[in-house]
Amino acid sequence: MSAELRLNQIIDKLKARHFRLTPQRIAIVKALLTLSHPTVQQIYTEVRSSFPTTGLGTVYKTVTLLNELGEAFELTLGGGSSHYDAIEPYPHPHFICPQCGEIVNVEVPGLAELLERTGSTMNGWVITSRVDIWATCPRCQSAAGIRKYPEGGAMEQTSA
Amino acid sequence: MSAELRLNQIIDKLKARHFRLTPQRIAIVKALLTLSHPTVQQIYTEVRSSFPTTGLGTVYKTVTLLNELGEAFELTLGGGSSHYDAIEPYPHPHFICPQCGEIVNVEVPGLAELLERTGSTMNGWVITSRVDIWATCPRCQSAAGIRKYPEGGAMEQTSA
DNA sequence: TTAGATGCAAACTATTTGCATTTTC
DNA sequence: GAAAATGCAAATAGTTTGCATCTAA
Repeated sequence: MSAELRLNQIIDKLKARHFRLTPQRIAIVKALLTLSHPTVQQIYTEVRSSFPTTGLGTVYKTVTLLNELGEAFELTLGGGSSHYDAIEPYPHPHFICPQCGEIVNVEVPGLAELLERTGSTMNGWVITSRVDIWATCPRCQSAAGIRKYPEGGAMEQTSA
Repeated sequence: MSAELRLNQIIDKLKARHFRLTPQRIAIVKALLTLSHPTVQQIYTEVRSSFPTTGLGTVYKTVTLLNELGEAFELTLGGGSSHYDAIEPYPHPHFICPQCGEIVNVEVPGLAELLERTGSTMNGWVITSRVDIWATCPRCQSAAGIRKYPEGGAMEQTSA
């Protein structure tokens, strides 16, 4: 899914629902699509380069609106602010490098079935789920040279 | 792992590290082990039934200490406060019922391998991960009678 | 023209910090 | 007795809300 296509999709949805296409709003959507999994602060900083009077509250309101419209997915990582994904605005697994902070969407083949099976075992009606993996990315591996998190740490208990 | 055993393990660790065994601290550990995945507020309320002058800051400090000692695992669910698990103080999958708020630890057979395989595919050094499933629990299913979240909602996009 | 959006400031929630007083070891 | 913990209050951070002013439709 490309950023340009998503921009049009989101604009169409806003139009269809009779929300106004203000310059700030469009700039916020573009920032959401340009930056990778940005926080509200990051969007705010970006938007202010084009619209210096934009308020932080406006960014919060717009991001919340897009989230309610199903056009921006909120990713809560704990410790600080939420991140948003407007390119793939639905739950999906992430790879997160704690060294550089990079967040990447990943495919985990077979995961959906595994979770659905677990849901059945528990006799639950599955609504949604989240799967996130923290890992030192290749770039940070070479930068570090040595392993920051030696064996025997949290790693071995990665999952039950 | 039983609560009584964990209580002794935690007390032993505190002793070994020369942290003091104050009555408040022990009450906080007991509350952590008695309540299921409690928040700091819930621990605070519980502890104040025995020690009415206990401060919220003390609960925060103790829970943070236990977390740093690896004796309490922090679960960040977004929207509000962190939950803590001192019985299984390491990452593991959860079942969360959004209706009643119940949080249960679950086993997902084969998950560790799946995540490790994904880590290799990404050439990452896996540090930790989280897997959580939101599902209407059996009790709330019967209470509701009908499905709160019809097919075609967020459910179908449970994972990539 | 007018309902809706912006921008600014105040309010709120969860959490952290500082410090005088109290308590464990 | 000394180092550490408590309890209280003030500070912080992220986010939400209220409202007068402005603007897209």
